[in-house]
Amino acid sequence: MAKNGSYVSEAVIRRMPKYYRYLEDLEKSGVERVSSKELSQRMGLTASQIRQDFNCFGGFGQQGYGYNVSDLKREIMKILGLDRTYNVIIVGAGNIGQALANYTGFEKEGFFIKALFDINPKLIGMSIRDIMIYDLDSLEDFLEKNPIDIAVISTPKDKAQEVADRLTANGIRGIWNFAAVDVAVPRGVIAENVHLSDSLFTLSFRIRESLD
Amino acid sequence: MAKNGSYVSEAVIRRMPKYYRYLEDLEKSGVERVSSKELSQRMGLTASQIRQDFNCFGGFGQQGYGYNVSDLKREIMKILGLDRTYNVIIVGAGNIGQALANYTGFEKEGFFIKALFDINPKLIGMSIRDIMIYDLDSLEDFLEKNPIDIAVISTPKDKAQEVADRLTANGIRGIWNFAAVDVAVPRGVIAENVHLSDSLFTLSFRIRESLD
DNA sequence: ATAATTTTGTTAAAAGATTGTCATATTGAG
DNA sequence: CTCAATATGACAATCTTTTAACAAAATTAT
Repeated sequence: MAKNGSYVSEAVIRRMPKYYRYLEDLEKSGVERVSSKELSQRMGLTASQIRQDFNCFGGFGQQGYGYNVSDLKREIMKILGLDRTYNVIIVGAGNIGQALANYTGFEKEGFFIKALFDINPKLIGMSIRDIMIYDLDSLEDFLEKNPIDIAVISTPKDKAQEVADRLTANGIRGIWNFAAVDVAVPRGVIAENVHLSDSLFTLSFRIRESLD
Repeated sequence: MAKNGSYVSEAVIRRMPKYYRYLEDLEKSGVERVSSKELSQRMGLTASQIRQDFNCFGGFGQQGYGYNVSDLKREIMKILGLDRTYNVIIVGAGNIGQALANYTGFEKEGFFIKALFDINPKLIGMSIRDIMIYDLDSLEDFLEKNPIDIAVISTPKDKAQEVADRLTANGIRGIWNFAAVDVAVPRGVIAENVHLSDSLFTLSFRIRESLD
């Protein structure tokens, strides 16, 4: 996907979902074309950076015209891997696990939650939006019988690594981790750590900073 | 707090909560001292970067010895503004709002949730862990009578900016935003945008990338 | 008590990211 | 059809961040 198989920096990748958000808004508002200048004003970036970013993946624009919103959005979806669907399971049916299962927004982007797992007998057998909560003991069995692409870890932090190990040992190649530890995964497996509290602490840092 | 009032870069700030996490783990394991080298191996950073980071805020270490874990942790807590408490409200008592209200972990760090607000009549009057859900109409009234430091926005995205405006108009200086838009705030107000889906899309980008 | 080892804080160098500039292509107005 | 305006893609310059190197200080071992 990258322009000539060359390396694309972390910073650029992290901006791609943001471009996607803004382009989706533009498309919904019926805007057909957009220049890097206009997009830069909306997004609070420089026009130069936007052009540079898109050019990491190939030239999607046209001189004198700008970028076609729908085309560009489609390209970014391809880049982000949003041109396919993903089967997802959630391990840990506590607060976050349940909230994610209840949220219907990810389905629109192609992420389908197929099951939840927990060790709490009170939760096992229940379902959320018709998604069953299974005993964590049956995790390996389930993974063998169902093609799952992504696993969410929303367990307490002291169980997260153990769960990650079981997931990767059974073929999971993508982990979205909400536990407050960085999980280690073998080469070839992708782990995205969320760390909500890091974000809260950054906020409190800035509040503190703004006071002196 | 910064070494001599000088600017500390975004990149350094974003690493601080991570240091805090690792230092807390070390302290809990009874480790008394740690060198930048050992910490670097645990955290997957370079020792040089760790020393450089800490020196943005003043020298907390000692040559030949390293860093005292408890002292360093305490310093980082001060830097992050975790040496005080914060009163928090949550606007939007849907999936994420409820999950955050149910989660007890933030209290340990000094963040106390005082109220939730929603427009759904079925939710208004209920409570979560003894935290009342109020009518959003009473937001201004509540903010006048209670000293609130931080507001969480967990509304649908089309309501987020309007809520942010009402919050900042009534004295809120810190916003933790979970809605899928970047909220704009006036100077002097800090907004931390979470964007869970950005994180999920980064994961799908990497999965896609790993396939070719 | 002394020497070898450890390890910081600092400075310098290297690497990486962002911004500015400009030639060139396209559009749109007259 | 021609000309001015627009806007990209590429490259160069600047700025930021990370890594490396090292002198100085403290610790540890003998």
